[in-house]
Amino acid sequence: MGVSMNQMTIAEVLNAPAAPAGKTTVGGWVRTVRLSKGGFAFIAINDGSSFDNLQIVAKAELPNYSSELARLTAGCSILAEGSIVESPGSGQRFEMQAEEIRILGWADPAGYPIQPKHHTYEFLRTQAHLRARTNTFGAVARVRNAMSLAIHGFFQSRGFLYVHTPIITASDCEGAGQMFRVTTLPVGGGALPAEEDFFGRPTFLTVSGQMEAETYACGLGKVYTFGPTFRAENSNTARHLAEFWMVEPEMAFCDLAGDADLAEAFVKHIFSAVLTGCPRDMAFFDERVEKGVVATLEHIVASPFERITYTQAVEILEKSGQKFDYPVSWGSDLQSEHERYLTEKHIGRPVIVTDYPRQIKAFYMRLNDDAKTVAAMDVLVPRIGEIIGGSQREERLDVLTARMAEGGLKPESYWWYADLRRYGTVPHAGFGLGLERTIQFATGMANIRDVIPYPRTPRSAEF
RNA sequence: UCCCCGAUAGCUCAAUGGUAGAGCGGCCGGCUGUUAACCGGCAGGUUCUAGGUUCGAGCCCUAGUCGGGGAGCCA
Repeated sequence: MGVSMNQMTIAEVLNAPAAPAGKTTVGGWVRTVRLSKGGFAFIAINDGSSFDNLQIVAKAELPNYSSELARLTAGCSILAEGSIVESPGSGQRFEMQAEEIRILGWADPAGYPIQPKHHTYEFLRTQAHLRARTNTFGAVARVRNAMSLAIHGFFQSRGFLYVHTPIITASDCEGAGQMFRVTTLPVGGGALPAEEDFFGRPTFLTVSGQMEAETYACGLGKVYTFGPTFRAENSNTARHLAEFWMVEPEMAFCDLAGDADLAEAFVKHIFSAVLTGCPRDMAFFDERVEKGVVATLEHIVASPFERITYTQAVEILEKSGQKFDYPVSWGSDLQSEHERYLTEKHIGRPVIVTDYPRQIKAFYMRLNDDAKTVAAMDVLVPRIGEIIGGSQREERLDVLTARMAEGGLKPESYWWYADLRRYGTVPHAGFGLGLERTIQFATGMANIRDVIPYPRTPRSAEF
């Protein structure tokens, strides 16, 4: 017995139109074992290929029944060979009548932390190397995978080029946000000049691939990046990570309206793909994690996003009669409570807020004709808040230079960014979507640390 | 970083300042085409750390560590 022609995943077995003929081999980790003195054992195993387990029926006549099979516990790994038959019991369509079961690895029940019972997410975070073996984290991993595939599918089908922007960057202020320093200088070598460092200058982990993506968009048209991003902010919330994955499309010959159109189509596409690609996992999230997520996603896919300007948003908030902890006034940024009111109470679905005051947004966002606002947009969703932030980029060199000066930035640090405007400038636009926040929204998972395998947060990088 | 809350058995949680408890899991036994099975028994504790108050502290006080919720920064 071993890896044979007849080896199947549990997903393949359970989704088969009819019970596969002949002998089949399946490998997996034991979830539960129920012994029957009547002469058999029911061994439920999972191999990650599907949410559902495969029930293996082991008869007492098997040679290793009492010596091994009767001693199986949660977490043991086994390889089972037998015939797939329709199950006489309720709860599963097919089961395996085992003819041979080999134990590959024992899992001492005294020490194995994943018991067949409810565990808190907090506890499972301390066992992140084993939590993939639970229902919830298996489902999250499959949804994350389906979403990643859908992201590439969306852009590829629309002619976007996937570009790999650098992880290590020398721009010391690509935007807001503290950066992680990258150095080979000795620890405590702050006295050594940066000229002695590996790159001969200070370098950091990227906080965004946007500027590099812009350079490729201004030459290749439509591009996107999809990779890790790093923020050294001391953020301790359920929606911030120090290392997260971001998707950043960038389009030449595109304005803010086109950018918002793309964002809306994009969000709808990936939610739709998750619903059709992971129905069993989504049913689990709907039942056990966040009641109503499936209906929420279906509704989002089917209905247009609301679009309002920042100025309209402020008016809505002022007229709302709601009491906010922070006052609403034109010119100051929208607080979480404001965003939540807009998307959860006033509109009840995703909303795209555009045209923010220039003073609260980045220098590269295009100045509108009113000279008071910039062509920026945020996509806000209920419960999570901002999942997309984007803008039309300032393509006029003189305006860009003036905006840099306003922000106290040194134009010489951005010489290559300015060159895009100096030589053959074009209107262009793009946005950034936080992968983990989008997974959070799609699954209903409350904490961002539970939608990435190994979360990096302040004072936490165990695995 | 700020505000609030928490830390007790492997896990989830109880316990008026006065002998540390339950459920689940584990071990032993019973029963059963079972479905996080069920029934009986047993074992399992430096009550986060360091100080302090008190005749006596899991409980009160101080500091710290870690975790959670909210806020800010943002995706």
